Amino acid sequence: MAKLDLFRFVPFRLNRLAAEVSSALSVEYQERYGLDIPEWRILATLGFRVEPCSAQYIAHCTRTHKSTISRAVTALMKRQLVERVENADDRREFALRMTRKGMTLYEELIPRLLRREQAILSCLSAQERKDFAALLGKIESSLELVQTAKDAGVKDGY
Amino acid sequence: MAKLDLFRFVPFRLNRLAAEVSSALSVEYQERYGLDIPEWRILATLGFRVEPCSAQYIAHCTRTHKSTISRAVTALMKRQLVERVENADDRREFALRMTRKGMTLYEELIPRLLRREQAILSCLSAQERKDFAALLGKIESSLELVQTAKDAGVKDGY
DNA sequence: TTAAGATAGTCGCATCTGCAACTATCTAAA
DNA sequence: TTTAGATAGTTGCAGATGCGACTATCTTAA
Repeated sequence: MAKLDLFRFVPFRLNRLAAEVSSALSVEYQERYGLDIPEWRILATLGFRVEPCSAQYIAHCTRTHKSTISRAVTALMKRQLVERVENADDRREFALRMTRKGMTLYEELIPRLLRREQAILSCLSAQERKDFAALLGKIESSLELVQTAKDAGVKDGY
Repeated sequence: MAKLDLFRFVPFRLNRLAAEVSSALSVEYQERYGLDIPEWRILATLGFRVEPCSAQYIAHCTRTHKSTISRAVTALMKRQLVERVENADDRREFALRMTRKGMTLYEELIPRLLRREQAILSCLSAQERKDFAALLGKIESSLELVQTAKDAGVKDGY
């Protein structure tokens, strides 16, 4: 009889690990700052990029559904952490950017999250972390999860 | 200004990868057999173990909320894929086991899922797969995700 | 110019799932 | 024995999220 050990099955292990890691991080963004994952992803994208970008861009590159991003943007605007400016060239879309208040929160949050990530990876040596990142990268590439400018629909001005 | 590149941030990468892998597998258990993830986890647990086990045991070792398991068990019983027998020693709990119909489905499904897993990992060499599994294992251990008989609340008879 | 199709974003709907309260049952200690 | 607390499982409720329809706008080609 064919059998499958769930605990050696990589898809299950990835799911479980991702859930556990998310849960560990949510202490920071959720409990401390009242952000959910989509909201945090938006801030992370806006904070890392120099130029403002559209909701669609964020949806593409974070692989989050556009309706989820839409709702998260609404929530972030309500809290005045993000603002959007009309795009004269294309009035369907808006350029999103963090407000000063959003940047302040971002600045506080980032080091906390990086510390959490380091804590989670502290069971690995420096070389093992590199290896792990490289292996993740290989799988991501083969699944076409690595974003390219083309995938993200980058246009002039973005 | 502190920055964080989402694409190099392991928690985000794990989330995205787990979602993508789950999505690839769901073609098999969802579209083909109408199972959702909690239902599939129950079958996987029952199929791998020799002895029947309780819903609580499955909830513990798959790290799935007991209410989710409860609903999934109800659905599986409705489809006659799983049955439960009363436990004379403790009338609060039931021993779950697959029906013959459930085993047939399991037998069909397992090879398909293993092929999918192999396809996803086919971008890695044999050694890289071993390394990846070992690194996952280290992180799991440090997060106490590795189930022990004690964690799972195993009693005599189980 | 006009019409067909693509795209950005919003929103209603359905589903999923975690939380917490609840029942029934078991355990342990007074 | 009685009683307080723990545990197995169920269910109502609420929040999150994917899907698809919808509006507004843009693009392309006849």
